[in-house]
Amino acid sequence: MSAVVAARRGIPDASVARLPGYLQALTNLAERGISSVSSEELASAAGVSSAKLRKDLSHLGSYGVRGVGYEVDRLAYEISTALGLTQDWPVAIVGMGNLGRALAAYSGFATRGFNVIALLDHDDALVGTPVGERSIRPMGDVEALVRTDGLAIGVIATPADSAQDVADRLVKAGVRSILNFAPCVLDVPDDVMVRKVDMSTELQILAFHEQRRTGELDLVTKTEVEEVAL
Amino acid sequence: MSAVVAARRGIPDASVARLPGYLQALTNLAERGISSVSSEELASAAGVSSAKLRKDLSHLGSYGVRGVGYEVDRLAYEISTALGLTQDWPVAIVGMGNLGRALAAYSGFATRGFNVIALLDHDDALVGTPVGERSIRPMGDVEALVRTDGLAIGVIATPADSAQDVADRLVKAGVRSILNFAPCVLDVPDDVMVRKVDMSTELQILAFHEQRRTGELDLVTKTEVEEVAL
DNA sequence: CCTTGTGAAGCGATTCACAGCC
DNA sequence: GGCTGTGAATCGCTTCACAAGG
Repeated sequence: MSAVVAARRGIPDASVARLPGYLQALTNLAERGISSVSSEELASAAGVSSAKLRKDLSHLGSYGVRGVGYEVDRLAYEISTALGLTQDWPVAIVGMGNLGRALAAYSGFATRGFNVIALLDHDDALVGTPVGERSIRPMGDVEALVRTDGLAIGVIATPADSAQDVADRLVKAGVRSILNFAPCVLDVPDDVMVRKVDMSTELQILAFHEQRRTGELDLVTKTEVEEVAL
Repeated sequence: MSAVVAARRGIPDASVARLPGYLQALTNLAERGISSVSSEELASAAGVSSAKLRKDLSHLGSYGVRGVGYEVDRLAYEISTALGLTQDWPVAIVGMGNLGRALAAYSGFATRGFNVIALLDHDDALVGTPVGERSIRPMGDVEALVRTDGLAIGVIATPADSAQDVADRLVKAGVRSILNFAPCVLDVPDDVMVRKVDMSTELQILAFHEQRRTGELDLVTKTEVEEVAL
């Protein structure tokens, strides 16, 4: 019972962010016909420590068996439920440039609880252009998508300079969650959730570590000299 | 002087991850002709708190002026230096499906310190196919790219089931940093750095919050009832 | 005066280590 | 015997609040 309370009361953000990884690892195990897994094994498959995994799972409830481990199917179901993936979420992708088209073609959405219900573009010249099995629709359709299809999540794949306009439009229509691929900060009301994916940022973080690695010897020496000088 | 020591000794990971955002905000300001900025203004442009921004910048050194703020160009230069972006990093993209092609066409890399020197694919049938101004090269070229072009960063844009093979190949050739777009965990030696970008994960995190929002009223009630029952 | 730079306090996440349980 | 679930200890990041300084 207290597990249910814990389950509903704030799962820490850091845990939530790892749940999709556990789910993916469990799906892989299930496909390989494995029906039971220990925290050690699952943690290693998901690339985290077993203590972290157990702590994360403890926020969902108590679904393991001491001395044995976790039942793969059961745990996958519980994580899916916690993440709200028992339903399929309708998603619209806005911006049909290279990235938008790549996202539209990505098959991973469907298998992970999402349904791309519309491809939109701000540019009326593109409206009607076929992309895969769908065709591009105008931004004006977004209100109807929210109202009749329950659209709640929008993916912005436009250039940075139109991303804020698109976000404003989505928010005005009632979209509550946005995944932003444009390299810019979006200004939205507090009750709208935005997550950002930026490949340049990721590369720059890699560059930082790469640079530190190659410069390491020089810098250690230099630092030590300066420390002595203090 | 102590600032220089601080600058070279570990900048916290959380700070490093935000530096690209500051750099981008500074670039925007510079383009708009703004030459000086306060921590409050820059923080708001980058979507963080001013205290956090100042603390982050303090790890680089002391480049502001009390009572005034920061000089935009100077600060941008210092952050670029800290991130190791004074040089252009050669990057290879592996996997020329939809996503790989979209990444190959993305102009944001060049403007942010990266140079896509090669497009590779594991599938020999694709080798030679033109993509933009380049043409697809075989995986066998990777050793030469590392040796002669100083390739250090690889981007994996393959399906999940070939990502590990590609990673092994890159690592064997001497690539030290990998940006992984495939939805899987890569197993690499400790000295190879991997960062992962996964749109499904991001959507699932949004779904979690979206679901919590819609179920909120019911659940608060339910939780309170259960709490009383304890 | 105004804004930076920073010790100190506060907070959340990770890790430890073991009691609880099958 | 072995593995889970979890308090307690620890670590690191964020926030506060103010002294330092142009």
